[in-house]
Amino acid sequence: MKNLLYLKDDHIKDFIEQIFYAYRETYSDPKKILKKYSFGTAHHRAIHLIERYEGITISGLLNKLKITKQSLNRVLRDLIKNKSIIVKKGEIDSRQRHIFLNEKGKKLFNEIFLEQKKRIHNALKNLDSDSVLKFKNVLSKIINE
Amino acid sequence: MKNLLYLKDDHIKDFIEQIFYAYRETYSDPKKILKKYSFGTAHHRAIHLIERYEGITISGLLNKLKITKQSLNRVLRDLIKNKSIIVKKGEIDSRQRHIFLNEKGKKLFNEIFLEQKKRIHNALKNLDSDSVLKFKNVLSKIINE
DNA sequence: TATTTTGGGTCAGTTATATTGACATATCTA
DNA sequence: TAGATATGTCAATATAACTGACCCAAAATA
Repeated sequence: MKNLLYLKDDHIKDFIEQIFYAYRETYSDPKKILKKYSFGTAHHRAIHLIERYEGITISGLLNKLKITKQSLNRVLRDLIKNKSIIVKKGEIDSRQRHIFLNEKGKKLFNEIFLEQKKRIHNALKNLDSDSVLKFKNVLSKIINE
Repeated sequence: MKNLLYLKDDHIKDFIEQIFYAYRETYSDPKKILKKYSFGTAHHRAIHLIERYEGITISGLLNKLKITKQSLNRVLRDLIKNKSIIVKKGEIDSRQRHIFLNEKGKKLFNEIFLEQKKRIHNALKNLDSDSVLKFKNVLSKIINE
C-alpha cells in the first residue's frame, strides 16, 4: 500500500458494505425471471457456473459453490427435472458426472444474464478500460487471499 | 466505455461470478466469531450498519437491508436481548426508534471487523491508491445503477 | 378538530437454502 | 484385493427470509 489514506478502517468498512450491496443488487435483478421457472438464487448460481465451466463435475461445482453435496443435489435435481441441464458419465473416470446446459438451460441462462448484464453494462459504459481492469484486479485479490 | 474489449459478455460474466465470491468470502470470515454469540450473518449485517450509521432508524435499516420488518425484528430482538444494541425513542418524532451499539455491541463489532479487515487489507496492501479509488468507483456505479 | 398517514411492533404460517450425520454404491488406485 | 474417491440419498434441523393480517401511537393534514 503506497498510500495509507486508503487503508483507514472507515474505508475498509465502506468496502465491506459496498460489496454486500453489489452482490445483493446484482443477484436480485433476475429474480422475477427465476420465479417464472420456480427457481431461486441457488439455481441461478449453479446455472451460471455450469454455463461458464461446461462439463464441470459435481465436485467441481461443490468447490466453487462451497455448499454441501446435499444442498447442491436438491438444486441439480430441480434443474434436471426441468430439463435445463443434462448429466453425463465421465468417459475417463465413470464415477464422475459432467454437467451441461441443454437448449432449455441455455435459454434460461441467457434470459437471466440479460437482466444482470444491464446493471454491469450501465456501470461500466462511461468508464475507461483502466478502471475496469483495476476493478477486476482488486476483486480477484479480495477473492484469492 | 472507451474500449469495448472490456464489455464483452464473457467479461461481464466473470464480474458476476467474482462479485459472488467476493461477497461470500468477505462475509464468511467472521462466522466463527458470530457463532460464539449464537448470531448469524443477518445479525452481522445489522450490526455493521448500526455501527456505520449511528442512531439509524428502523426504516433506515430496512431501506439499506431491503428485508421485511418482520425479518429485521427477529434480528434486532436477538441483539437487544444480548445487550449489544440499545433503542431510543426519537426526540423530534417520537414514533421513530434510533438504534445504537452499546459497549458489548462495539466489542462484538470490532471482533468481527478485525476478521474481515484482514482480507481487504491483504488485497489492498500492495496496490497503488489509484487502483483502490477506481475499485471503489466501479463498485459504487454497480450499486447505484 | 377529525381523519389519514406514517413508523413501528407482532402473531402465525410458509418458503428457500443451507446444515449435520449416517449410509449406500460404483469405480478407481495402489 | 483393500482402501480411497465420486456421487447419491434419507432424515432431521437451522437460518433467514417471505406473505398476510392485525395493532397502536404519533404525526401530518384536510
